Amino acid sequence: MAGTRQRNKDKLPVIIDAAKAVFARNGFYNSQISKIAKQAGVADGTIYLYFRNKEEILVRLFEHQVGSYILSLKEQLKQLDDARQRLSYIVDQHLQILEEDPDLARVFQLELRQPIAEIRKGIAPILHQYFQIIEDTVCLGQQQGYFDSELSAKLIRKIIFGSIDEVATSWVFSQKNYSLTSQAAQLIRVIFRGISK
Amino acid sequence: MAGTRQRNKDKLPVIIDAAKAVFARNGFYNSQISKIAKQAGVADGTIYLYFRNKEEILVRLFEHQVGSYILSLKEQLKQLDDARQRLSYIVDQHLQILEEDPDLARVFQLELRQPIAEIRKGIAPILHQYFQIIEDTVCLGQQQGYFDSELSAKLIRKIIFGSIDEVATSWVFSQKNYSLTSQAAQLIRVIFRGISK
Amino acid sequence: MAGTRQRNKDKLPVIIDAAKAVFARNGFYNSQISKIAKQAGVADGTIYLYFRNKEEILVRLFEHQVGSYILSLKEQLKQLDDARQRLSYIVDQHLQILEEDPDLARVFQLELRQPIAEIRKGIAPILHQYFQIIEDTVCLGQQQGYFDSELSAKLIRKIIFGSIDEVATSWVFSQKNYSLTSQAAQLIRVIFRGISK
Amino acid sequence: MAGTRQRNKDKLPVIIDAAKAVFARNGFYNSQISKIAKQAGVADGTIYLYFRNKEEILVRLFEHQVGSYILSLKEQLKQLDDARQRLSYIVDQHLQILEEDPDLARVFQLELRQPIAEIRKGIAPILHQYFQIIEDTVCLGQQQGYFDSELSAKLIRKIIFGSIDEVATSWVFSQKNYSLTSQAAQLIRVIFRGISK
DNA sequence: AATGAATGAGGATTCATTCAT
DNA sequence: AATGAATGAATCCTCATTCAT
Repeated sequence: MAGTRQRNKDKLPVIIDAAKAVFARNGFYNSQISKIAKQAGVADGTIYLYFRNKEEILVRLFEHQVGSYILSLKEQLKQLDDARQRLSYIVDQHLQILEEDPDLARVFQLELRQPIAEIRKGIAPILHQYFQIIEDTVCLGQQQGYFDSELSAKLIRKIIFGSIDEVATSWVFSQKNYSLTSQAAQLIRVIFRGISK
Repeated sequence: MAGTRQRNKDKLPVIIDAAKAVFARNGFYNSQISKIAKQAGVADGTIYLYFRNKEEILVRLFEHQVGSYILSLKEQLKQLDDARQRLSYIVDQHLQILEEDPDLARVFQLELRQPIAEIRKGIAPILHQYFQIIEDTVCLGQQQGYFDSELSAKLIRKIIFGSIDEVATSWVFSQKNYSLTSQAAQLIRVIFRGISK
Repeated sequence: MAGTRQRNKDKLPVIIDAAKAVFARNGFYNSQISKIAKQAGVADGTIYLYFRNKEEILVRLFEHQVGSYILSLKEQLKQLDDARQRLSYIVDQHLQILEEDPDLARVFQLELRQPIAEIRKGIAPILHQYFQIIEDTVCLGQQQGYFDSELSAKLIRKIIFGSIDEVATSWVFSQKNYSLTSQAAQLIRVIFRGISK
Repeated sequence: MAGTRQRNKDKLPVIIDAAKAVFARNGFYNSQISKIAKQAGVADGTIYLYFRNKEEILVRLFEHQVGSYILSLKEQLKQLDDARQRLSYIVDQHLQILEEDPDLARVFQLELRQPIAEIRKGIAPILHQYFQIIEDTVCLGQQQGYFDSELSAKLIRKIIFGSIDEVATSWVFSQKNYSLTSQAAQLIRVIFRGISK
């Protein structure tokens, strides 16, 4: 009804979704702009109406997905008073999101690790927001007397994020013949024991 | 004595060292073969007498460093009976090696994460040897009654490696105005608590 | 009127003509893509919008010239009933085309003889069409009772084509201080005598 | 008895034979010096004690084979008084030599056609000796009253050589499921008819 | 004479990006 | 806004050749 062409603002998410699929399938370096454009059903040049360059697609894909996730995460965490519940929720959701979207998992765990300054810098702000949420939760837990106050919240964040990240990466490399979220319970147990008073 | 041409044999380590420095300074993609050759004091073509292609340099650099490290690590671990001491030693050494060689740290924590199949596959065997050492140590600790036997050794390995790795990566990204090894004690403490009975 | 960028469509013949001139002047191996592009007034990369690789330029140059020649040749031959007239026309035209376009002659007689599989295979279909025309004409002449039916048409074709080809190649190597077509009459006389009843 | 190494002067023919085999198997451009050296059982550098460069190998291979053939050919021709017998012998032998040595045939009919000035110029003197033999024979035939004196001996030579050459090349390209020499009789018949009075 | 490790020039090709339409 | 033909920079790798041994 709306005509054969998409209306214009609709193209941004279309391109981002296309990029996610193409990056997941071919890797960043082997994902030519022309492939992404074809997958999105637009012309090569159209990509550049929405993105400055190829790196920005990866960065904005990250922002798009993680940015909105962080908003909803913050909302959810507000509902929970206990820092232990909050942390548990964070770990659970992190793994669940990746498990639900294998393309996203592949892009986040592998392709986003490009040692390209522009990409590293681009995702840093959002990533640090996420880090901050974890650190804040840890601090809350320390204030609530659940977590050991002698431990640096920043170090704990690294441990938590590093653990989740490695579990997720292993899963991406595996044949995915096991559930990622099934690892959440044990992972949380170890973390809690590790940082509790 | 010194002819215009270097004598053969000892070019391999020279090239590997040169590659480490150049990769650390410029990143893998911006490290042209000609740059590495110049740094090593050899001709471009000479590189290809020792390596099939650019990717192999990175892989062999990893093998070279980690391979020999694993050998000495195994020797050292034999000296220690207590799995807790062993694990402690592993974490300590891991961080120490990276701290002592910032170029190596940069290459390992950033450049080696290339989502290039050839590189991923190339480093996998050595990396898995290292993983195995950690898992074996964990299992030993479980047998010795120190670590919780209900936890999967593989999961624990992921937590341990993931934590170390994230701590190291953060350090590389930082201005390195703090000591990496100084984090070892707290890190080990958290891990031990997390996995103890 | 003329923008800075050429409009599309008519670049193919421009590139083919440029390639013919550059190949004739420098030989295939010494004709870098950049030379051809410069001669054609396009960018290096533009060549690859029209050709898969350098070899294909040579093949398509052959197809382009010979393909259309074969079409017109077939038309002309239809006008002639007598196989002797036809054969005479074939020889005449063959030499005339080369003489009229020395660049083409050089490319056909020398550069196209590259012992490169891709080139050999690429020109084979067209070349065999030409061979077929000669053989058909010979057969017709045998049916018309002009040519000796005991001789293999295929062998006669080899003799005819081989003779023309050698005459042409000699001319290309020479200073071209004699007319190529001037040899046609004697050549045809020898051939006719050779294959007549 | 003579030791494991060949005595020195023996290496020239060994290298030439190796080159012939390697060129025939891989083509000139894909026949790296190292391949030829390996096939000959010598070091790469040794090749350059006998040949100035790669092109010269091809040229000297030609000289080696054709030079000695021309000597023996001249001897044989002296035995024959009749120009027709002589010409017949030339054609026969030409085809026979190629049929007996498929590697040689491949190198002569394909690889030697390199449009490389150094090669073209290198083989020219020997090739022209051969051409001269044919032309001399034709002239003799004209003097003996067998061949039409109104035809240019040079043109006849081109027809004769071109025909043989095309027959030979076709055979090399074919699966060689037919005898090359079996074509000699018909070929000679056509030629004789073509140039007779 | 023989070796073979070392040299280094050279170029086809890709693909992110532009811009006339 | 959308197109997609055109651009052209940028580099890995090969391999003929050299020369210290």
